[in-house]
Amino acid sequence: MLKLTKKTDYALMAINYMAYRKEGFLANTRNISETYHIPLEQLAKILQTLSKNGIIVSHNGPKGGYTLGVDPEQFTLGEVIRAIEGPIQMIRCIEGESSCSQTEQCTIRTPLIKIEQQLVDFLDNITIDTICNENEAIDQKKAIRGLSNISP
Amino acid sequence: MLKLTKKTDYALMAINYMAYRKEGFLANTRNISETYHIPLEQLAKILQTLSKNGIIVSHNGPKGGYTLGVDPEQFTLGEVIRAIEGPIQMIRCIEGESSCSQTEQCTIRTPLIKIEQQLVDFLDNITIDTICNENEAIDQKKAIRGLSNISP
DNA sequence: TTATCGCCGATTAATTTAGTCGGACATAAT
DNA sequence: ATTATGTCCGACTAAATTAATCGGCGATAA
Repeated sequence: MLKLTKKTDYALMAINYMAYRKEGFLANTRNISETYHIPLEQLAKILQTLSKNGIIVSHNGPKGGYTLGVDPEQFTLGEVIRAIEGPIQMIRCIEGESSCSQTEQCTIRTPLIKIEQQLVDFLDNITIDTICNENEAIDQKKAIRGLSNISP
Repeated sequence: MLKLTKKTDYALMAINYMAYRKEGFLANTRNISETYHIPLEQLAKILQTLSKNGIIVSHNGPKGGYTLGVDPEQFTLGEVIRAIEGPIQMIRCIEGESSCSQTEQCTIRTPLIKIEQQLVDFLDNITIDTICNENEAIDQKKAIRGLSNISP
């Protein structure tokens, strides 16, 4: 029901983990897995997929790990979803050209395709920094909390 | 992956079938089922659900059937989805209050909830007539085709 | 009073998503 | 060189969701 899969959730968490890190920082699967309580093997696969799609960059060997391969302000939620879940389709009747048996009578298809396209556009306009910048907000909150702990 | 369920597809087809009919027209489950090749029992349930939600109105007994209970220009795709699939949630971490184990570390939740809300707003702004008016467009097309068949 | 319709709960089947297992290859440190 | 630590990859099982079916009840126009 229009829900993102857990895989996508995990992918976003991992991306979030890597975003806005110092130059040279490498995130490895275990760290991310433990931080967010994500099953290691599953996360590993997700990172591999992201890597294959160029969203993150892998560095092999010990002391290896992953780096974000894209600019958080340049690439979008839509791209992450497509990388993990495949093409976004609200409607099922296009998949694999095998037109469904109701095609003939079905007059709702065309308008729904338009709506689907609007949804894709919507997701392709949400850059990752709008999701990951929250970190800074939290850091700020912590800083404020720190201050208020001191002041009284 | 952000896909509508078949149930919702069926619901939209059924609504489409009922929209813009003459006063007094009753659509029965069998007709709709045969027209769109939708399994009868399944469609029956969907129509019952729609009826329970006031989207369509049931008329019991022989010669009975359903009528659209709302104005296609007043009610929206979002409402149909909610009636059939329950509340729209892109994100899973809210469902039933049972906060997931990564809540503590998860900084992407808040921004995603905002995005989800935007999605809901989007769906709540698509009125059913934008989906069902296609009928008229097709009628028009047929009319034009008819004309061009005559003219040469 | 009966045939035709909607109404309802429970069950099964199919599909999709989530998570696991086992083993390969790469490479920095010893 | 050998080893420990990392990525990489395919096949598999388990769980959850979605789709479809079954059997029986209640309403009502003919």
